[in-house]
Amino acid sequence: MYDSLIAHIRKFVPLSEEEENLLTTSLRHKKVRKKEFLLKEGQLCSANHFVLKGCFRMYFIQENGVEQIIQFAIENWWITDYQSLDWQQPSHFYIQAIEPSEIALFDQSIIPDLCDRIPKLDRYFRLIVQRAFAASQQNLLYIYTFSGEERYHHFNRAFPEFIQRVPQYMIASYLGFTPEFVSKIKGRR
Amino acid sequence: MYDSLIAHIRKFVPLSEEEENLLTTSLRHKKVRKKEFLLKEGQLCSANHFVLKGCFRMYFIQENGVEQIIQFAIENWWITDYQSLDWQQPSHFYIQAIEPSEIALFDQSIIPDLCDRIPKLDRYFRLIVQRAFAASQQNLLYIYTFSGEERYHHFNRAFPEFIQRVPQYMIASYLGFTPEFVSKIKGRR
DNA sequence: CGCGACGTTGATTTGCCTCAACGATTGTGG
DNA sequence: CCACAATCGTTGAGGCAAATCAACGTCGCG
Repeated sequence: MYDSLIAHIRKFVPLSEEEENLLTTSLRHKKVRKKEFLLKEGQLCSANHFVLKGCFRMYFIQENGVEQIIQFAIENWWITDYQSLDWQQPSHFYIQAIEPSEIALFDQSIIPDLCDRIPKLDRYFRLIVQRAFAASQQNLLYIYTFSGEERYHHFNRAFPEFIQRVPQYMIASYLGFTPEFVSKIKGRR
Repeated sequence: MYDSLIAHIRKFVPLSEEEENLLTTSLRHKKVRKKEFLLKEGQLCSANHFVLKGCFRMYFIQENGVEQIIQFAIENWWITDYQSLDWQQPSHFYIQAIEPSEIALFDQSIIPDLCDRIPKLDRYFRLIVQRAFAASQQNLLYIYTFSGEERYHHFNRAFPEFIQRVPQYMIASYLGFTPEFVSKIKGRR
């Protein structure tokens, strides 16, 4: 059931049989319906989520009511609001399933204890978050360097599967512009 | 010499006397002159840097030649390019001292061994990077939600000391617009 | 079928950039 | 210590990328 997660962890750190067992018994498995939320604005985020199957988006709602997506997550990606998780603050974000999905759920309350018992887990999470942070820095580079049109083409080349799985207006939101503008880009040829 | 760093680590994880000693003997101390670089584009980033004293900026150079700052770091902040560090890729970024500064330097080559000997260090770095990532997500929220003018005023309120220490054109660069535009914002009243 | 969600297209507006010229301040060599 | 250059900030005119607003086409679904 958690094969893909175990395999993912083993790509970063070694894991004994006992550790694997301890891990899988500490996890929670969850089926998530399309449009169901893992987190809503104002709630405390209490878990780190690993996508076993399906697709999610993390977004917030701007003052003018427009949704702004800041992250997608598909199979083998982690998604959570670390700000809310670390500081126990109400979240600014929504995390919602775009497709029928399944996740493995690491409850925050068990993480310290679990990391004490499987010390390599701290390293695993450190490396995972470092990657996410590096990607975020790289993303900033794209935002500042390229025009909307260039960013759209780059996204298409880099993540062709998203174009298949995700409605166009969500791509627009993630890239920071309006659905109309995507239409116009596609119209130019 | 490393008091502020030790204190910073102890805010997140416990540290025994021996561990503290092992740590301080593994670190390197470095004075950095104003405008000196810790990292340049094309180089491999080989260390994680903790600011003991002074101020740094991390930036890249856009295709049109304009500098784009993506992070500042003052006392008690870590600064590095994790993308280059993790993947051993040439960096896209520059890290440069804005003031005469002093840093503690964690060489990447000793980090795995050091973390094996002081397991809590993995957790410390995990928490540090999580914070940085959360801040980066929050920053994205600001970029997408607010106009340049709003972002400038928010930055002023949130980080008044930077306005003192950092030239105005660097603030402009960090916020993603031109120095001229900052002038015009200040002119409106 | 008819309604709501999604995408397209065009006219108009706007936030910020570009370019250019000009003070003020800093720093540097003679 | 002054002269001069370089750096930094200000101001204005004009331009462009992308937003806004509005109308319409299309598809899937209760």
